[in-house]
Amino acid sequence: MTDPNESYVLDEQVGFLLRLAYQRHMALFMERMTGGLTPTQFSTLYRLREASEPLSQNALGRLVGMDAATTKGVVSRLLARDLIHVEKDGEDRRRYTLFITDTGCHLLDAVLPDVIGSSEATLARLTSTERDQLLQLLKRLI
Amino acid sequence: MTDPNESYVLDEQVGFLLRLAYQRHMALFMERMTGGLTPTQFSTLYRLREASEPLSQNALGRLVGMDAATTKGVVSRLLARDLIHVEKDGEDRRRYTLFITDTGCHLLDAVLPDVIGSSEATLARLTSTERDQLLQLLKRLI
DNA sequence: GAAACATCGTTTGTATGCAAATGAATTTCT
DNA sequence: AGAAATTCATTTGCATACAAACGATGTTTC
Repeated sequence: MTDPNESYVLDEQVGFLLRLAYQRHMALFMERMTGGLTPTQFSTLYRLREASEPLSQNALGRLVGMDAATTKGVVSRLLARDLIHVEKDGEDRRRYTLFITDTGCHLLDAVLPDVIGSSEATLARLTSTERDQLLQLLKRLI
Repeated sequence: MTDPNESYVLDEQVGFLLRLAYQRHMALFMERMTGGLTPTQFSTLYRLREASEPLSQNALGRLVGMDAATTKGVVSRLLARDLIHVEKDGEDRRRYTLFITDTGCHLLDAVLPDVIGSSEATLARLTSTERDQLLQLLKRLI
């Protein structure tokens, strides 16, 4: 018989561990980030640069896993820093098309070492094999 | 030579994957949760019940991985629903000691199946071995 | 062509989360 | 005992996040 008081152990729950792991990563990220970008802002800017086609605001948000309301705030902050700029779509008058600016491009290049360092720091306790394992397992959760 | 355009792949970064994985878990959690508790509120309440000794607000927060500011809000919401109650500490006049109420206890019991179901749903695509692997790897990150 | 539906961007409200500052109380150091 | 440091709870400001509603615009259907 298992002890009913121990049948549910919080420290063994995926959700609890995922929250703490992401929290720790964010701390390491912000520690190293010299360019004043949050993880979400960095991801958004990076996705915009690597996009092969012009992206609307919502489309970009979807590529980063943000809903429209969250995207709005992130894009506003990137706009305020001149890291991206906006053009009205001629075909669809609801749409804004987003572009990364030179400033944004240079910032991405400048902070990439910080970002890579934060991933490295997060995974520091794992071997190379374990890192691959973890990434593969996380991808299967999504 | 690796393509410099592919040397940093967003979809292979721990931080990005952790964020999406936790996001997905939260969605599955809230879908199943019948008691109106968020993952953080549930964890906080559960930790309070399982605690072997009386806990101050900050001490409880630390056990759940929240800072004092976040804890304040979570505790307020649990108080507002009568899931916990507070007593002034006689020895340390800065301190509030927190206790779970009967209502809180019953709610925990009632929603435990929801919570277990959400963990199960999050891990659904993994085998039993892979689940263990993932949990162990996540613990090493923290 | 008109109605029904979907999408775009926005706004409001709520809930984590962190940083930084505060005042009050306690502990530690000297 | 008194000064210094720490801890407790709180507050403010900022940045994700989601839900739900909104008006404006597009698309589909009939």
